[in-house]
Amino acid sequence: MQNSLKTIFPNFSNELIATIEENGSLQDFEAGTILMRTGQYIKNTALITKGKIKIYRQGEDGGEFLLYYLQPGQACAISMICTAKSEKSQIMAKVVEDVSVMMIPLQSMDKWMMEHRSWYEFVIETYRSRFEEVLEVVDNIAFRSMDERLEFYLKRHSDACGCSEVNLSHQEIATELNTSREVVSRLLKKMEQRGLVKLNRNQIELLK
Amino acid sequence: MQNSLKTIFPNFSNELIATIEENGSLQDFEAGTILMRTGQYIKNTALITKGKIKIYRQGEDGGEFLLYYLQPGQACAISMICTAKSEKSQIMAKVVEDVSVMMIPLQSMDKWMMEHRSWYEFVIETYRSRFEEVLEVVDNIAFRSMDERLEFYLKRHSDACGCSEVNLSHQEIATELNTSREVVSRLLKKMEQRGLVKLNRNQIELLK
DNA sequence: ATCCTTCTGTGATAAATGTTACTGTAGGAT
DNA sequence: ATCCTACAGTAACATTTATCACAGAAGGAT
Repeated sequence: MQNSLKTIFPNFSNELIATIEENGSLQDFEAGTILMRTGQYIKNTALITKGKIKIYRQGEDGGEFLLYYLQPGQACAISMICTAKSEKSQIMAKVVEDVSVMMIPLQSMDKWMMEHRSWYEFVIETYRSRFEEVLEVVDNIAFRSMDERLEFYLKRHSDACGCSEVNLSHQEIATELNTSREVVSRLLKKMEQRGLVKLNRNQIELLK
Repeated sequence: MQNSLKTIFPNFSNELIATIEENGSLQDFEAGTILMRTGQYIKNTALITKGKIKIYRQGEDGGEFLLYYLQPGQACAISMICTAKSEKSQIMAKVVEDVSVMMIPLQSMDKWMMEHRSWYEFVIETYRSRFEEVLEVVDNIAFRSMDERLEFYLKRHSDACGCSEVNLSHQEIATELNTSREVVSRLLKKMEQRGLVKLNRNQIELLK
């Protein structure tokens, strides 16, 4: 166990790893679980050690706009930020591939900042990288049209799963881009005609 | 001077205030100055003590999408984040009302995190509030149409300047919303018909 | 096989936004 | 006053995106 945490978070000092194992609790969640809801109070920070999580921003009308993925070796920046103030969550987190997460209680998260240099650096780096990802999201919706956003979405999905097949229905994709199923179907068809993808039922193969 | 810093940043400890005055340098910039460009390396963190700054995200095509305002008592989260890694700026900062900023060198910024609890808390709170503001921006462009976004833009402007007049041309507003001048003119005209604003040359009066 | 549900494709149409083109007006510079 | 430039209004049209309507195909359940 000690070995695996060290493998997933190679920059953590040995003392930090030991402290985490002492204070954190490793929990498993199945794909589909909602780990966090908009408006919920946050009591923990989660370090992902296995699986994948998607982070969404929810609209009042029930839209679920995809912000980014969380993968092993990463942590939820929002939970860190909110934890520090025990604030409400501004986002929704959904498990998309069975995960194991190390739950770190609020107080430890804050305490370690002063005690463990490698924890401090990890937290700062988490803030930075998540901030940049959200800025990239802003770029996409502010400057690009739906066809480019769809291509970006598919690319990000394949990067996240490390494969070239996207096993999602058009409806699911549409929801995460906050558009309609028909628009996604049409744009995908055009991409197929351009030779960028091959369309199957519940699956999109990326060809380039 | 000590008095005024303490007034603007009331949560800073007296020791921290003293340290800032020792290590920082107070600089003035006129309205219109570009304080930071996309792609520039960041060497300082800036604490705003007077005036106003607007933070933009730039598109490849030269668009300048408004993210948020910075006001006295606030600091540039991005510069803090990037500073910590001496990374390139992902944003552009423009002075919109003559500012005084306290420039904090890279090393100090990092060092104080361990030495001054009130600095640590300020930095964390800065991350949190800027992150939330960017998420609100995402909400606007992901879930809302241009008329709602325009209303939000005007409201935010008047909140920032503390007055009910927006002294900007339609073109300037269009640029910051990444749309065209005609669209802004049309939507403003509709708002005028609905009794929400009164339109003058280079000025929009908010009525409600 | 038959039924049923979900997923996909596509046309028709509507609405929102972007573009082009032109007009008039306000205010500064001379 | 006259000229010039930036700003604002608006019509006409193009493009993009959203919505409605419907048809057919895939795959699971019985």
